[in-house]
Amino acid sequence: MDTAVDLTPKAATNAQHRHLYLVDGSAYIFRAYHRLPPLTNPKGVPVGAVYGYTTMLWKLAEDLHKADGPTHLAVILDKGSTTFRNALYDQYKANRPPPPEDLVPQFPLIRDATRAFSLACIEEDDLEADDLIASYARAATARGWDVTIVSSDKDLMQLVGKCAAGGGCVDMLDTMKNQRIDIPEVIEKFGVPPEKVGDVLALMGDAVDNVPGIRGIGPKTATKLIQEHGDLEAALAAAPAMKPSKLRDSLIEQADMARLSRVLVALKEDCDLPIPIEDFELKAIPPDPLAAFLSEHGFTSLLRKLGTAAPAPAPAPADTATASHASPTSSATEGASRQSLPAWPEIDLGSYACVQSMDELERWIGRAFDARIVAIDTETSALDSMRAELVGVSLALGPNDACYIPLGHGGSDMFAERPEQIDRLVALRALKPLLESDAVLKVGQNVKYDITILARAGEAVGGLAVAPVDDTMVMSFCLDAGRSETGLAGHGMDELAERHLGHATMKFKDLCGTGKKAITFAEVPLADATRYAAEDADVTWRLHRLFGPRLSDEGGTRIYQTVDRPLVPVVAQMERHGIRVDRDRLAALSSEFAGKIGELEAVIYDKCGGAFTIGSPKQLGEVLFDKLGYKGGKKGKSGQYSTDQSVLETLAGQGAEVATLVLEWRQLSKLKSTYTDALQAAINPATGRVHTSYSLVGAQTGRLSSNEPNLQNIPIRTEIGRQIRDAFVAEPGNVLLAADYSQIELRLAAHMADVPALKDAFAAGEDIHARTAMEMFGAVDRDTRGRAKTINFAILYGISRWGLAGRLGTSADEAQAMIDRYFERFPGIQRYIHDTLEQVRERGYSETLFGRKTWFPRINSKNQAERQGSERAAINAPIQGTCADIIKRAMVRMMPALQTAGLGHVRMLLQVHDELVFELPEGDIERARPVIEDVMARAAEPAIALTVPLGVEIGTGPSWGAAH
DNA sequence: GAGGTCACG
DNA sequence: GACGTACGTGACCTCT
Repeated sequence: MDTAVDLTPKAATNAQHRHLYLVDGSAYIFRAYHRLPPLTNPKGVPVGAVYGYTTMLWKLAEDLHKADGPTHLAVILDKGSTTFRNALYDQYKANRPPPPEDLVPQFPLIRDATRAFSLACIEEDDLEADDLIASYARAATARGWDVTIVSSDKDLMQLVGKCAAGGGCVDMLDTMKNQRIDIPEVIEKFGVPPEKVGDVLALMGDAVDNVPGIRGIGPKTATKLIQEHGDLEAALAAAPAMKPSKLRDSLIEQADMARLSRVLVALKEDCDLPIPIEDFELKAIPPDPLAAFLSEHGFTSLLRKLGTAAPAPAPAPADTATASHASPTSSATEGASRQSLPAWPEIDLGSYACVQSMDELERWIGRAFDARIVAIDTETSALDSMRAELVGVSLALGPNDACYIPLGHGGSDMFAERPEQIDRLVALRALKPLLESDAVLKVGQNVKYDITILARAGEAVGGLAVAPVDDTMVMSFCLDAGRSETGLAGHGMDELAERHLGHATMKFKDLCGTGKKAITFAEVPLADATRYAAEDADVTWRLHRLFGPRLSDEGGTRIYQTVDRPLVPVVAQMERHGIRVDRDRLAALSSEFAGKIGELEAVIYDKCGGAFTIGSPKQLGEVLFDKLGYKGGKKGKSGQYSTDQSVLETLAGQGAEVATLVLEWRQLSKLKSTYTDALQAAINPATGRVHTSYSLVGAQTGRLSSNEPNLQNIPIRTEIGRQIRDAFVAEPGNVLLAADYSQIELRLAAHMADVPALKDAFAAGEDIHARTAMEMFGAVDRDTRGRAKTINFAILYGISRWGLAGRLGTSADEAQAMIDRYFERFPGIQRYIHDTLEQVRERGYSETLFGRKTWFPRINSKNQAERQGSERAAINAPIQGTCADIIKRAMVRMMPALQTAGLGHVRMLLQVHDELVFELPEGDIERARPVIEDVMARAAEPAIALTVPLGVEIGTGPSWGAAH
């Protein structure tokens, strides 16, 4: 795309003059929010303040042409809510009300806007934007650069007019009033020059930041005192000599408060600078990301200014991309699979560099800073991110522009010859600023893995928190969940490369082999390792370039940017925390179960007239139905008898004792092999805890899934199984806290289908199944309530008369009558089912309240079973998926909310679909409980105003079992 | 690797 | 009249 507006810097050609603009982004949006109308973007997300911010950046970029315009520019944001100032004064900023609801979702968009302009964005923990601005201003003026602070914050006025020996000076620019602020303007406002502003502020205090100052002294008196006495200490010293008055007493009594305030308002000018100022150089602003951003948020006037009428700069030459989505029946999969390819060179495995010297590494790092987007991939010795060792890192900056940095090849054998490579810690120290820079986007395929590997490897260099990140796997999921006909994976690198790039990647197996002969990646020769690893980064880079525009074209940006993307580091942290399990307790259960299993086996063999493999359904079926001659044996299409729980229960009901024994044997075998044995083996030797791995793309509906081990299916429904939950314990002095959404899927169904009777019942806090029983049967007892519960679930899962009949033990006709009655009493449900299916048949996908799509390529299949299966899944997906969105939103907000409450040490450990499990000191339960409840109950807000309350139930105890 | 079974929400 | 009998998962076992 060509630019019509020239945003190319001209001042940069003047090599002598440097002028750094530091934009106080956080302060700006608060002002913009109050000053601008409440605009929303096409997805309904409020963007008024973002619009103001975007126009401001635009104006600044246009000022490039002016004599005192910027040659360098960076945006500085406030990051955390507590800073070193809270350590000085715990009440600091304590009065500040929470930001308005419709401003909250705009904060992350500020970063997106900044990135859309390809500008640097800085934020640091423990430091306020003001301190970073002060430090950068000092560093720049010391080199003779001029500095303009884009803000109107009065604290920053302390810096105005500061000039260094090198010749650079500081001024401010208030873009809203379009006013330059220099020394005269400061004197006009405060009556004192900039260097005395801190003294005035210390006396008058600040209600918003909760800087105490001295009670009864406002701006007028503060200014007068400083004008008369020169500075704060002089004014305090002069107090005893003043004529007796309230003012005199206050000055004497509250002198310490004033001194504390003086420290609080002082700016910290010696912060470490996360990115060197040279890196803020303004280059030509690439129009494509900017156009995509403007288009996504409906900023059409700016988009026109940019000089394009096209909706978005997708790599989509007219013939394919948009047309293929229209017809889900015939080509839903092809629609996702065959975008026309950008004019990139084919993947060339020979083009990649192997980085073996620091010089070369520094060059790649420098180029990555310039590029602002880098694809990364880590190679390791194993698949488990909590056990694997880092073996190498690959980077990609463009097509065929990729390298591999070997860091652990040659393995641990000290006698083996190790290939030449940079020392791991030296390399990590060099990579750290890049990987942590807010100005550089790191792109990974399943980047959660790389975050964890690098965080663990980076412990030796003072921590390594990779951010910000994009994840091509998660992006693919937000675009194409359910779209691949073949199956569950669907979003793996090899498949994505094949589908979107038409490229078959090198296979790990070919490098390392399988089975006993397999070697680890550390043993792969560098030449092969380079080809493999750099290819992965190259592919990731290319996929990212395809998926970004597709997300905005296809309406996936909202769910990706506001839910799944910010969730990635949150889940990575949960996995790293892990959870403690009591090994001795599990071992005791294992041997107890083993004993009972042995006894049961003996009795079963005795009753069956001989030994056989009880665990073999085939053998068991033959014994029960052929040898012992029990009735009711049904063979499936595999020609095998079914022996599942319902069959065995039926037999048991007919007096077959052996069926009861087999059921008991099955339960114990399951518990032992899947839980009590497996969980002991899953304890990580380094941490002593169990670390599951969550898949962010595992379930088509948007749910997480948990594996290795699966901690989302720990027993709870039976007493004997529950004992396993008791083995999940808190560290000494701590407790586990479990917070559950109660009946969330039914609540969401009531909202989404708009069912007044159900909504009223939830609003009144009634027992929902009892209410259903009353509506359906006119009476509530144990039997009708149970049946009502079954029917409620049947509705959520997409009902059929036969399925319901099977569950209720009635005839299909009776089941149908109940379904009819349900629809009659709750009329919204039938409409919801009808409308949902119609929409899915037409568009090919369902959608959650938050815009997450799930595709159903078989919804119009001629095969009835296939089609009906898709229909049931399509009815359920919006409900299950909205539930997933809500708990994910809660997870994203949870730690910031806890931190704000001074509970940053609370650890979020597990997610089980509608439940979150935390570990925290016993003494913090009562403070943490309301924060957790509030975040969860309000997780849909402000994007969606639910018409039912979200109920949250919280329990605590020494173990997970006890917390329920 | 497939099929059966069963643990969870 | 057959299809197969509730949505979404993952792990373990047996057998081919």
